[in-house]
Amino acid sequence: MTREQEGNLPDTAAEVLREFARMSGEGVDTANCPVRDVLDRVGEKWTLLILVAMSDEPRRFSALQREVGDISKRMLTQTLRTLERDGLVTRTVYPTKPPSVDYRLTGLGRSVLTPLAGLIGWAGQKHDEIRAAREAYDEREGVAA
Amino acid sequence: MTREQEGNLPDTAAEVLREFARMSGEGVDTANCPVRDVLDRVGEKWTLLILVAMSDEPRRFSALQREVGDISKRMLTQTLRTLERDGLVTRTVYPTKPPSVDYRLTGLGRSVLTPLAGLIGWAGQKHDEIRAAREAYDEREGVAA
DNA sequence: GTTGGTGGTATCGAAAAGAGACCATACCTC
DNA sequence: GAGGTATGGTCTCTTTTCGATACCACCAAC
Repeated sequence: MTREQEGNLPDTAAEVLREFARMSGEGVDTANCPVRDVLDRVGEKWTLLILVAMSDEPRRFSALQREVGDISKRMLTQTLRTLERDGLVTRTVYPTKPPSVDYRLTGLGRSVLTPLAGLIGWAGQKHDEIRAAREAYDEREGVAA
Repeated sequence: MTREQEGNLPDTAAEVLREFARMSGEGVDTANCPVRDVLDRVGEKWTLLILVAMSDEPRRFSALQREVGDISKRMLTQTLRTLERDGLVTRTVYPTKPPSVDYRLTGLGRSVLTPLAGLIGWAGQKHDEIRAAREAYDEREGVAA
């Protein structure tokens, strides 16, 4: 049974997972597991939204804030700094009268869009199923009395 | 320039991103954007680790805790409940003398492993580049005096 | 009888996120 | 020249979340 289920995965995916599980299993902590380190960053709530917002062309600070919608300046600044530090985006300041700043993806930043799109596609395909599961669970476990 | 950079992405990826950006741009808030909703869950720090830990075969509570390593029982319980509610894992209780519980992926849960593996693969490939970027940034911006 | 393992929950302090005020600048309007 | 707008942030305060730990009931082995 389990074997067949595993068989659903593309070979490359299964291999990546095995490799990753092997590394994780060897008592490697977060500091020593670069994959976890990187994934924690990418998974940080706003990162994905910001990367996607910049995906087609450079954006200014305020444009990003408008586009993402419900992010605070504080978190936007913080996330952008992290992305810049990790080499995924570059920040450019133009010394105009009110200084303007734009953020754009680097090659590294662009390269993450492909796996990200895979995840976004999955979410888009499955969200109905997930919402149905949630409703069923809430009914079973009883939100109500 | 920008066109060429976009050209690096596979067509399907670019399409998914455009579609997502379009949705996000239309003043849709989190509640109305199921993709964001789903991605927030999957991105939740421990989710990915737990899913991968279960990827090959069912795991018991304590096995998961050992395998993930530095997760607390509290967070493990919480994350597992969420995954169960979202229909990604099932929880089975065996009424043995000390009751044992196992968690296993559903079909839906297994289906997310493929995009997840894409991201993990990316992280594995790029972490050297990212760490180099961080060091360069810290030197530029000066952690030291 | 005390220790260990099962799968958790309850509690509490620390860390992180969100909301919003504030800032320096300079432009435009009246 | 007072007021409003916009730029890209920072600073502070409050709320939420997280992590560590203690504890529970159960039973088995020692």
